[in-house]
Amino acid sequence: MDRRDVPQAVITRLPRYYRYLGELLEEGVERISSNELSERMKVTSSQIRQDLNHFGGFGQQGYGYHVPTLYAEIARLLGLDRVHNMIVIGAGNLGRALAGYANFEKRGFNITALFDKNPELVGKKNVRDIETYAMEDIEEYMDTHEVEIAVLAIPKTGAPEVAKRLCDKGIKAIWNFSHTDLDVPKGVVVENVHLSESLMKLSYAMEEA
Amino acid sequence: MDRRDVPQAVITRLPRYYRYLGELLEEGVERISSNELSERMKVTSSQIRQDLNHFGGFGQQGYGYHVPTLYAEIARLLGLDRVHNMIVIGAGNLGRALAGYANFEKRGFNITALFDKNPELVGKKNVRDIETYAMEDIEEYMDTHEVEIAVLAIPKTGAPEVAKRLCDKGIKAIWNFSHTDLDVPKGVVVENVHLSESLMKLSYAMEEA
DNA sequence: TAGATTGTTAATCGATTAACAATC
DNA sequence: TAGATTGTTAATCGATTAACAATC
Repeated sequence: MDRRDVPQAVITRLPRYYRYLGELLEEGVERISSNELSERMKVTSSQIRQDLNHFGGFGQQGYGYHVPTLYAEIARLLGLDRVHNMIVIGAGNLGRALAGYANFEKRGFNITALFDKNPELVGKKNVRDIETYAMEDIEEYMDTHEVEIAVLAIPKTGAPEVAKRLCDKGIKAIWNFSHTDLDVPKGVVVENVHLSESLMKLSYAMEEA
Repeated sequence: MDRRDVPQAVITRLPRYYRYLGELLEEGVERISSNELSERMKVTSSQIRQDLNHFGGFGQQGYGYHVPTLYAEIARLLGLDRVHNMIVIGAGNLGRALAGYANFEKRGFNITALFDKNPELVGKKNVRDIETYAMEDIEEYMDTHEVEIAVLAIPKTGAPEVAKRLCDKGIKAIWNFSHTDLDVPKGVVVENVHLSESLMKLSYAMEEA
């Protein structure tokens, strides 16, 4: 099955499978059936088998799934078996929080630089040992370093312009925390995290309850 | 139509409609047809009409939708016409970033307190004029203040216990940034923001491109 | 009134669940 | 081998798109 044919809904669930399998691994569980896993994750066992079979048969009839193998296979699907260099645009509260989050590093997401327009932050190491550069230096930095992912943690006003500059320099993916939708060339991946929209969804659900 | 019958997919799109209508409002646009809006938002006009009709007829045949009215109606649906008091559990980088985000306040999400287990932070105003309390003081604070929403910005190890304490004290909703799924009593709303899962989704899409 | 555009029904498409034959 | 459990096909359910009558 071509990866391109895998439904978006399945892909969205993949990291959650990965998380649960990681927990099982920590507990020392060797094998698990789709039925046992479905009880833990509160989904149907049918869905688990369907989902995993989009990527090939990871299980074995009469036995179930071998946890370490499945964990590794999903890691590979998610690209966690290699290192991704990542820069963070915007060294405000959110940018620093994301840059400081050590767990990303553990999964191979390597944060190499921060960028900010505030001259007071530039030249300093504001988070761990990560240096902060001026916004103007994005192009030079990308010429001299390998960067795959940019985290966009700036207000929406500046976001489209910076996104364009990143795309012009060949960024592969943008993790977009700015409150706007970005228009990028084909081939550039955008993953939006619209926090205020998430909060509004919560607010809607409260009204309902 | 009962709100309970509105599909989750529609609710998820509601804040995005709200955002685009806000932009139209800023541009001074008075009326818009589902077709014009569909071009801006890159969705079908059918979907817009279907979605909005889950909540009643906001439009007018031959005219389209009156932007200020529709904007206000969606705000009301999302509960943005009233104030929600919110506390932030965990005054680490992420907790401070969320507490410091002034835009939430603009939408009526009022952050009244931070809580942290680090004694060095307790008693200080670490973000704007918001005081940080000790973790032990959650119960007392909730007894003496009206709190509807708790933002959970602590590591997953502590999350289930704190979530239980919040629920016991009658919290209405938890905005969960801890990397775990919470088990809460019926009636308590949970909205998850699993950042590392979002990053993995991005990573998957990169592999594919 | 005529034209435009909604609200709504019907048709299509896709995703989830159920069922069971294949097989370890 | 018998039992268990997957992989996969078929049935169901739900969401999206298309079409058009209602109506402003």
